[in-house]
Amino acid sequence: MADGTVAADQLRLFIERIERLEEEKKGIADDIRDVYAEAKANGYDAKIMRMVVRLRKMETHTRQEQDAILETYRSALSC
Amino acid sequence: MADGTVAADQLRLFIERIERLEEEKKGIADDIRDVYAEAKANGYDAKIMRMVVRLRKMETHTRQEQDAILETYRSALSC
Amino acid sequence: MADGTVAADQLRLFIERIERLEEEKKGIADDIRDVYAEAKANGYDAKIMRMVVRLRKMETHTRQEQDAILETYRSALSC
Amino acid sequence: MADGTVAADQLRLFIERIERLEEEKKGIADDIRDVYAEAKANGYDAKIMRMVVRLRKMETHTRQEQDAILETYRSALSC
DNA sequence: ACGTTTGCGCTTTAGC
DNA sequence: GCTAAAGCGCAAACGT
Repeated sequence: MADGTVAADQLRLFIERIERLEEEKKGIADDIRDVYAEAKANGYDAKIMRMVVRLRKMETHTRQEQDAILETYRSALSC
Repeated sequence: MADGTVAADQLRLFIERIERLEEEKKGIADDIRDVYAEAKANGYDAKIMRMVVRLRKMETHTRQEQDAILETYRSALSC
Repeated sequence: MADGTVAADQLRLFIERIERLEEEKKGIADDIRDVYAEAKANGYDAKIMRMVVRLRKMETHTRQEQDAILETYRSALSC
Repeated sequence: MADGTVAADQLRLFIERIERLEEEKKGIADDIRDVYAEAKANGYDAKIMRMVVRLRKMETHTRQEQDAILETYRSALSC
């Protein structure tokens, strides 16, 4: 088998792996949509829920940044 | 247990399910990045690969759109 | 005239230019709606027409994407 | 010339009018982008400007709704 | 006329 | 840091 064919097969394999993963990602996104829909059916406001999720994510990031800063100080001070 | 608490618990559960799913989604996105990196390490051009993936997706959409038009015609003509 | 006022006037001018352009954009969108309505009044199915317009746009994009890939290859191969 | 051909031509004409208008619309959208870019080059924050534009639009809508309500009352009261 | 569903524009994020 | 693409929210369009 020629190198060109091997290379083409390898590239094809990479592309297929990516496409498979993107399908999975889309599946998860659909699941998220379903949860929002279910929550809405139970009387909750999806828009507000999205705000809550976003806010909590920001707080997590903020917390992680604070931890990183603290860690940097600790490193610098060797304590 | 009061209704307010039940409701709060239910909302909390929805939020946590969403956050869990978003973590999974992010994990998949990271996996995709890894595949591109691996392909690049094997000598492939990530830019071209992304274009190929996008092109194949567009062709899929085009095909789906053609099918949808055909189906709409069939529906309109009741055949 | 103070700098603050100048700056405020300049910002106000930018905002007004944008708002004027957005009005124009909305006007065009309304025109498009009118054409669909007129076509419908002449017995055409607006839904199918929208699909056709979308399909043609997708095909244009596909073509552009193919050209971009070719160009990227050429660039990579310096030919 | 057969009716089928006339109809096809008429449909084609509608489609082309729509596509022409959509191009114009895209042109305006590009102009808006340019204004934001120009404002940014003059030291203004595009993100904040977008918020301002959105806010003013909401206020306009609110005002229009109030006017509509007033008009409804006037109609009802014949004054 | 209303509710549902899809398409479109904007925002944000990721690559270069 | 900037440009471009992907994801999300909203609003208009379709069907009932």
